[in-house]
Amino acid sequence: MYLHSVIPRRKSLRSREWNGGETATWTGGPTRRASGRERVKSLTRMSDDRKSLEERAQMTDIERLRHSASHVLATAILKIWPEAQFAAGPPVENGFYYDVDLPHRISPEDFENIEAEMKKEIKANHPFERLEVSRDEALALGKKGRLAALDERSAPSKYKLDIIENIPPDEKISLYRNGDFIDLCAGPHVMRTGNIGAFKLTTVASAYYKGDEKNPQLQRVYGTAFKTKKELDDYFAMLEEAKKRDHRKLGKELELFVFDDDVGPGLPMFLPRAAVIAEELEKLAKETEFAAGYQRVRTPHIARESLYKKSGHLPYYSDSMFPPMTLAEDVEALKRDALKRESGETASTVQPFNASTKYYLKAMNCPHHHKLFAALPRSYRDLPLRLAEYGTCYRYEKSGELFGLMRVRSLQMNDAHLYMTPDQFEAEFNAVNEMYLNYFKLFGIDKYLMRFSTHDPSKLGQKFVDEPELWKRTEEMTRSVLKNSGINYVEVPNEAAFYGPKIDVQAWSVIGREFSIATNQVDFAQPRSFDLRYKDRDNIDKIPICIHRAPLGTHERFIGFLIEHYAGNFPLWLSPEQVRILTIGDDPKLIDYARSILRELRAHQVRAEIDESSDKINGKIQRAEQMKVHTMFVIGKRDMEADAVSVRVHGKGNLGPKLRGEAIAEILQSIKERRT
RNA sequence: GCCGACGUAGCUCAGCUGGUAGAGCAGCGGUUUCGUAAACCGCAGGUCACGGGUUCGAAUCCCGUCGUCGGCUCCA
Repeated sequence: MYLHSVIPRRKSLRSREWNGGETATWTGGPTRRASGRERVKSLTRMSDDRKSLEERAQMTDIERLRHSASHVLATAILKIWPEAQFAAGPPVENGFYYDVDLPHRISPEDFENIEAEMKKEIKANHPFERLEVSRDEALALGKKGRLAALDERSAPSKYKLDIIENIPPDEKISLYRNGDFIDLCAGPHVMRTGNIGAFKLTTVASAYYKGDEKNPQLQRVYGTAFKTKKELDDYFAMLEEAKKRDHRKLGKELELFVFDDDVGPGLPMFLPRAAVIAEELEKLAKETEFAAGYQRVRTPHIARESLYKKSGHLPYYSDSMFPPMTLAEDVEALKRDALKRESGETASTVQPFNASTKYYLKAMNCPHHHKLFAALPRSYRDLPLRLAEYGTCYRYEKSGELFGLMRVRSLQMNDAHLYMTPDQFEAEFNAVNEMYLNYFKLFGIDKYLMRFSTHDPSKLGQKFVDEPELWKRTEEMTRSVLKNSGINYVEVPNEAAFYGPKIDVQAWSVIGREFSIATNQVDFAQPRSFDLRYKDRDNIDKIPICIHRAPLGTHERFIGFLIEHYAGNFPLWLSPEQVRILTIGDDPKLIDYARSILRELRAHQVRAEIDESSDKINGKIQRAEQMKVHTMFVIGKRDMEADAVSVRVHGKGNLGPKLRGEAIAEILQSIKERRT
């Protein structure tokens, strides 16, 4: 149920690693938009509190070059705006940035000027000189405004001073100088500014100092740099390619989904071509879950406030829920109730506890499912009980967080809640993990990261339910299940759900945004707050453990992900339009033949269309190819006479004629097997 | 939510420093009868996101709102 969570970048690794010393945020270490594999590597190091200077010195050549480019960027900005104050300027996965505090709002129009200054600095080929100084010397320079500056200034280098404060006392402090520019910096750098081969400024955005909302917003100027012009050009060409796979672009081109202002931001509507994909995914989930002993349930989209009070969601998450609606008749009932109480009459039938006038759109399905668990007396013989629903939820994601289909406000989840005894936990938890892995295999997803999120004991009672013992026990239980099953995972502290530890599976969109596509969560808190019980063998009422899981995430996000994963070239079983019949000419007999094939395909539930337009065959093929129709049956007189079709497959071209029966049989077989 | 950029026909985009909108594709109507990635002709289509303001005159300048995008922050 949490799959809508996207890993908070700020917390994801860097700031945690550099906690206590932003000085050298840029040195070595994981980079912001690391690819999946790189991230796996870097996340495994998350437990390290801080890097040693030696570790920082292990910056790769390209990071060194980009870090140097960020100094050159700062140099250039100072040439134009000497009063600029700088914070941090690290290399990141695809380039570098420098955070600058400046009254002038830097816009892309300024890039040309800044780049011109940068080129001058590179042409001057100044050496990068390292200088170790005492803390006092560094502070003195900072106070004179001489850090991240070309000269002494009236205003102190405030961010640099703050950074010095955070350098551990036993650590050496170093400065780097290129030309007139001196910066507080742990390095390392390339030898000379001239070693920066090719660079380009890309964008400017804002960022809070040290990533903290309470700190001032700085302007973050992004750029990228490479050893050679060719590498730079290749990089931009690669970006263009990635843009072509962007699900928002393909979603439009392939007529998959739309957003509409009158419907609202973050509320996608699925056109038939995407609805079909959603239905195929549901079919898959239902088959899989049926075989795994799940039972399907259905619950409403809204519930009274009391439900979310009971579940404990409200205090933690009301900000992320749509505001409640009030029903006039409930208000009236409450008023009548109050009047009767005052006048000493018997209270109305409205129970005080449930007498809420507010209704919420549900942001999660678990409370409804817990109510279904509680609806019947449960025995240990009923467990594990697995309640599944493609539940529709609404979450009020902040406007700036919306992102195509990946981050939306209405979502349909492949949700289920599993209730079990402690003895059953390991097997159930493992089975859920197995389910993901099987799905990933089916879709050919191999770039993902399993994250095991645990709680931070210092936040018990705030971010996490105050049950220290239960936290400890379930986390140990989960960790041991993970270890025993040999699944690769990384542990991330302080990111658990409020009710228990969780695993989520992280993936990346083509443009590098990270998000969870699946989740598996332990819940020991809600069964208590809902007073869920089962009668055990020993005739004692016990509280079940609950697992929340959503291996296919939400339709919205999973389909968004699949669009990019397949670049719109869906396998036949998922393909919005599986077969298009293209006739050569419009001879009535030929049309009849083509239509009979269409009828046969549809009778077998194949999503088939026919193009009878007056376009030439090349035109019809072009249109079908552009829509990425999986298979084309090209039919002319020759085919008709041989009771055949000419098969053309998107991405494979013309496969030649096949007997009609054979061609259809192959299609059916491929769909049945969900071939990739 | 915050900072910045952007918002012209269904789609992709043009429209210089203000003089009441234009192309290609898609759509529709014809003609064409074509064997593996675009046949030809014509027609229609826009309160230039919305609301104010400046101006004789605003798609163009200013302000606000909404939305999208890029970041930041957040995310059950």
